[in-house]
Amino acid sequence: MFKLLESYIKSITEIDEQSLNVIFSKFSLIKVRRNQTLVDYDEVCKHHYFVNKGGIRVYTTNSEGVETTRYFAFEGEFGTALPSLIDQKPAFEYLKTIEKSELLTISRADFYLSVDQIPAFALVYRRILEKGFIIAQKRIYGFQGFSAMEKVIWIKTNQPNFLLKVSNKMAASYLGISPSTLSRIKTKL
Amino acid sequence: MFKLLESYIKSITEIDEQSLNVIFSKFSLIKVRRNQTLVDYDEVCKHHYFVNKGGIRVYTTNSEGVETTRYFAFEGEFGTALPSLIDQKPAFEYLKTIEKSELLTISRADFYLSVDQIPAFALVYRRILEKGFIIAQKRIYGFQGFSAMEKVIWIKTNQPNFLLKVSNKMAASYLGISPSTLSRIKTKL
DNA sequence: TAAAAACGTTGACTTAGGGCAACGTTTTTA
DNA sequence: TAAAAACGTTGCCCTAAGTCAACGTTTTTA
Repeated sequence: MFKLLESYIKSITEIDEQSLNVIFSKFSLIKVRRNQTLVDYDEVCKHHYFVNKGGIRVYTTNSEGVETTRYFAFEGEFGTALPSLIDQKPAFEYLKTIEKSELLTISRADFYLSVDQIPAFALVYRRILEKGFIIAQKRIYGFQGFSAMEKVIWIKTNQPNFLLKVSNKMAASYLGISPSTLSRIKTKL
Repeated sequence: MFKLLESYIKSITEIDEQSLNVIFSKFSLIKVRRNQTLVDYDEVCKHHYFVNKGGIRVYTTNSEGVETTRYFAFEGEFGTALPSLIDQKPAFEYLKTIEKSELLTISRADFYLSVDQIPAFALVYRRILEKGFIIAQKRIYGFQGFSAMEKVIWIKTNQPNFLLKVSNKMAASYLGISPSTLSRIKTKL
C-alpha cells in the first residue's frame, strides 16, 4: 500500500524506518471512481493526495464554461488544489479523478504537522514546492507567445507520453488551445 | 541596511535577534546601475537577491528575439533565477535590474545553509516557494484563454500599480501580448 | 445492452491581434 | 548637450486559430 510513497520519499532523502512509519500512519487509502470530485470549486482544500493508481486533474472553468487545466498527477505523484491548501481560501478550481483511482490522502493538519516535526518530510514538501514552481515557470515560458503547433511540439518534447495519457480535450485545455486546433495539428505531425 | 529585510522576515515568522544577525551576516549590499546583468542566459545562478531599492526582472527571449517576462521583484521582495538556483543548471533566462538598484545578495551556499540551520529561515524559504507557486498558478489561469483586453483588466485588478511601475514593453512581455496591442487597449480603458 | 451523452475530426467562416512601418517623444550615452 | 538609440502610438494588412456545425465513433449510464 505504501510502496510507491516509500520510493517517492526515498528518492528525495534518506529516512529512518520510524519516521517513515509515522508518516505512513497519517495516510489513508481511498478508492474512487472516475470523475469523482475531490475538491469542489467553492470548497477549501483540506487534503493532500498521493496517487497510487490512476490519475487526478486540477482545472477551472471561466465564465463561458471553457476549461483550463493547471495540473495532472499520475501514479507516484502528489497532487492537490495546492493554493487553496496553503492559504485555506476557496479553491476556485476543481480537483477530480480522470479515471478509477487509488489515492493515499493525508489531512492538511497532519501534513503540516509532519512537515514541522519530521525533517525528512519537510524536505519532501520543499521538493514538491520547488518542482511545482519550476514546472509552472517552464510552462509560462513554453506557452507564452508560442504558436499552437509549437506548444504541441513543446509538450511532446518535455512530457513525451502526455498526449497518450490524457484525452484530446484535456490536453487542449492544458495547452490553452481549442480541441479542434489540437486535432488538426496532430494530423500534421 | 537590513531594515526592509528584517520586516520582511518578521512578517513571516517570529525570530530571535541572534538568528536574525546570523542571517544578516550572510548578505552583502551591492549598488548596481540600470540594466545590469545579474544572471546571464547561459549562466548557472549562484545568488539570491533581496531588493532594497529599485527593481529586477527575470525574462527570456525566444529564437525570434521576442521577450517573455516571468517575474518582477521590487522593493522588499526576493528575486532570482530560481529554477537555476535550485537545480544548478544553466538559467536559460536573464536576471537584470530595471533601474538603478540596491540589492542584498546572499550566495546559494549560504542561503541553503541558513535554510537548513535556522528554522525561521526555512520558513522564509517555504513562503517564497509557496508564494511563487501560487502567483505562477494564478497567472496560468489568469492568462490562458483570456483575450488581450481581459489580461490587461486582470493585471489592473490583481496588481493595480503594475502598469505604472514598468514600461509598456515589459508589461506587454509579461502579459504575453504585443506592445502595440497593449498600447491600443490602454486607450480604450 | 440499448439509448443517451460525450468525444474526435473535419470543413467553412470569422476575427483578434500580430507584423511592419512611420513618426514624434523620451532616454541614454559619449 | 548633442547625436543616437529606444520607446510609445497609430494605421494598414494579414494570418493563426477560434467558433460553429455536422457526423461518425466511443463511452457512459440506467
